[in-house]
Amino acid sequence: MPEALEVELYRRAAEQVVGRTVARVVAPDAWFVKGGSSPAQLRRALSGCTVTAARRRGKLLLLDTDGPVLGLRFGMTGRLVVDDVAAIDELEYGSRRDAPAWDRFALQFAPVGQARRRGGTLRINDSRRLGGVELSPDEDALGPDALTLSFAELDVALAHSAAPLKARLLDQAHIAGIGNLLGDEILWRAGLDPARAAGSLTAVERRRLHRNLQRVLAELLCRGGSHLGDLQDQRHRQGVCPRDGANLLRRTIGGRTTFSCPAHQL
DNA sequence: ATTGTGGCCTGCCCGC
DNA sequence: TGCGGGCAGGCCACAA
Repeated sequence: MPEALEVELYRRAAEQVVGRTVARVVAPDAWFVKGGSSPAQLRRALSGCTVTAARRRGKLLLLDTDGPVLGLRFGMTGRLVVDDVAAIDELEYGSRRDAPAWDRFALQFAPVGQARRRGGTLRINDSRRLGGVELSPDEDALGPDALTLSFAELDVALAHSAAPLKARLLDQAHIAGIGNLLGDEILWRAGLDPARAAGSLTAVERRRLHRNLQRVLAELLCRGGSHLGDLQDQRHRQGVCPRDGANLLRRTIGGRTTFSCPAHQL
């Protein structure tokens, strides 16, 4: 499912539309338009606007224009398709099909230049409709981005919290971008029990967490997805720890299915 | 404010 | 072969 890494790949794909002008906004699904706007309002606000940048904060993709900012969320099964090329071919838990009925939102761009070549499109194909688009989303409702999280920022995010460590890592208001799979991988590598109170970590443990968090994000971005971690293959009921062979623990923490190793995650 | 819970959405997979 | 139930989790509303 799209976590910060997938959305970063989406952002890179979206950079291809920087400089293009919106000719038509296709928003067939009112449910998919968030923030109290209607599809008609979205169309009016964006038609004729030129895209000036593609940014990302956590799992939120932001298209800057010479008009309003457009925010795109992908939920669990949303894929970004630019000029009919999917930015990621395979999504964990998502279908590999690109059914036209699942196109929930699209920008069609105006043709450029005298060659009259097609202006191209940017669209979200989302079977589950858990994503959405929003005009001028509140970016500051999100914490600092996980991919560039400093140690000081991690410190602030964890300090004085009684919530389970994993729940805090996944809390987008405190750290933006970590989802369930990345959370499990990071804590498994850092050797930290996801159920421990976030504020209970020693300075040494917080350092270790920060180091592993950075490494996991960098490595898995290179590998190409949140589902390509070393723990992933064992995230099932009979799974064993790839490091020491112990039977993995399967629990619900912070409302999410959580796998951890009772032998080395302390 | 913090923390936890339930519901939303729907394709897919398993067991019968 | 078809059917029903459970599962996946990002996000939001709501409760205490």
